[in-house]
Amino acid sequence: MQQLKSSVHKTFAILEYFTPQKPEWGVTELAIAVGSNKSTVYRFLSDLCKLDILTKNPNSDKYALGLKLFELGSRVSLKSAFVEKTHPELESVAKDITETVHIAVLKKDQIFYVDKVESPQGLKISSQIGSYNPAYATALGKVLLSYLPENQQKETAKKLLRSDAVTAYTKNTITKQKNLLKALDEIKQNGYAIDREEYELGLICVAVPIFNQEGNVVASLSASGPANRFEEKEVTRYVTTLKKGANAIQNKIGYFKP
Amino acid sequence: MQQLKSSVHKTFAILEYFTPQKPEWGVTELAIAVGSNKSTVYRFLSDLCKLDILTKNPNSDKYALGLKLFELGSRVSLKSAFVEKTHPELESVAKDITETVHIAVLKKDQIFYVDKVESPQGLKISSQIGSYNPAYATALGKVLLSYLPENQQKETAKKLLRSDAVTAYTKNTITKQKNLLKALDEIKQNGYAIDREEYELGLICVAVPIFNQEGNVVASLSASGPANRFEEKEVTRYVTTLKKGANAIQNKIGYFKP
DNA sequence: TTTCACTGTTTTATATAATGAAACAGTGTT
DNA sequence: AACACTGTTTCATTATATAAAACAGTGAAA
Repeated sequence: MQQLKSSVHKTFAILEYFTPQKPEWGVTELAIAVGSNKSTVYRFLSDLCKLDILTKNPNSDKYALGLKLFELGSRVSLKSAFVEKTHPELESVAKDITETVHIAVLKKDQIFYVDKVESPQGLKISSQIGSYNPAYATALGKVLLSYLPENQQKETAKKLLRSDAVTAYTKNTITKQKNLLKALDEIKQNGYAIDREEYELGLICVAVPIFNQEGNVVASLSASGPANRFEEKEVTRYVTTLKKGANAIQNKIGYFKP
Repeated sequence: MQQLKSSVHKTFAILEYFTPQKPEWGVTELAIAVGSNKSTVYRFLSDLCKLDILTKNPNSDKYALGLKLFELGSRVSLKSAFVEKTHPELESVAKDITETVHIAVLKKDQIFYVDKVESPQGLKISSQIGSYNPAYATALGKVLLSYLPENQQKETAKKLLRSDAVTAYTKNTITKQKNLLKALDEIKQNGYAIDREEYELGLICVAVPIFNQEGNVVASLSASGPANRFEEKEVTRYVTTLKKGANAIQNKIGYFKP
């Protein structure tokens, strides 16, 4: 905390601690977590409460993210310019494929889930809108990477798979730079990507790119479901449906850039 | 700006200027709007950009709300604890009624739109999730008011309709305290509210309450559509469907408090 | 009850970061 | 080429953020 210079940084550093895993914090524990003084953190929390960015649970005296933040989040034009337009298409794709459908954008070397429509079936993928996943281990991410400008793609692939930061989520995860670049090449030729349990065992995912009117990839669209009911012969049908959806979305988003 | 003491307040005061109506701001114009120095505002915007709370449009050099804010907004437990659970119910109600369906909570004297599912029909209501509307002029709001504890209800009604702040949005808007209290009484007896073009000409809306497991109203559910296709004899069917939906939602949200 | 350990909150002198005027650096226009 | 308009950087001055300590309220254990 002390190394962060501006109050703006400090403010959002504090808000970052409020995650779905730990949505409630008391003053003392949060002060310890951020490595700052109790009264300093108290003032932040108290100020944020006045603005409804946080709310205080009157029973536990603990703080949680508040309505105002939800409101501000809803204002993000990504949402108004994107989700409002694209959501109906996701729904129609999900209805057709009867699996969970996601739309994601690339954010540095991760994919960011912008929206989803869940499978009507009981067994389905759990995911969180507004969260991140590694690009190299997901169909959504591989599609986005494969359509990057060549130099940028190599750079990202290098950065991704050079260091000690590579995680092999399953035995199928691509961990070698050479293999990734080869896979990306194939994806670009095929026009779609498959993730066969590369990120999570039992989870298969098919994804296609979404272009804007300038011809740049801006997002990707996927269907994902349990491996056991994911019929190999159905992949073609999935891709066709996804592409139809991606096409419809392209016509709606115009020159959108993520 | 100068009267706001803490940086936290200043930060969110600046973010408040980014609305759906004006989602992009340049440094200079925003500095004038907030009544502060150009370089001060620049530092705020620049800091917020580093955190992805804002993004800078490289073409126009203007700033807009960014992905990070969307992410934080998505974390608000209102959403994870509420929307994720209730959205499927809204969908099924919307499908049944074939009009736009909203769910809202009471926030002081205004209703706050938490989620919606749009009518599949071409002509439909435009609204913005995460925005506010007056409680006394909407079906959603009147339902929420009618189930408040009596003292709280009177207080709110007084505050609402005493001052010079009362707006008669249409000729049907309730503007007298006595009339409002009488209307709220009827609504509580009937179990639903109707807004016949009280907020917007041509717009009719039916709403029912949603209770939590403690028996308190926590939200309201509505169907709204153009007056010309809103058949009077259908209201009973709408109410039945809405109540069924509200009931399903109640069973999912447990002890949720807004 | 009394003590203890633990919360959240308020106060205060001190240190540190926020401020705004001015200069700078780009841009497109006349 | 001069102008008017952006966004950006600099820096001395000022005002706010900081952390230690005291305070207050809670619940559990001796």
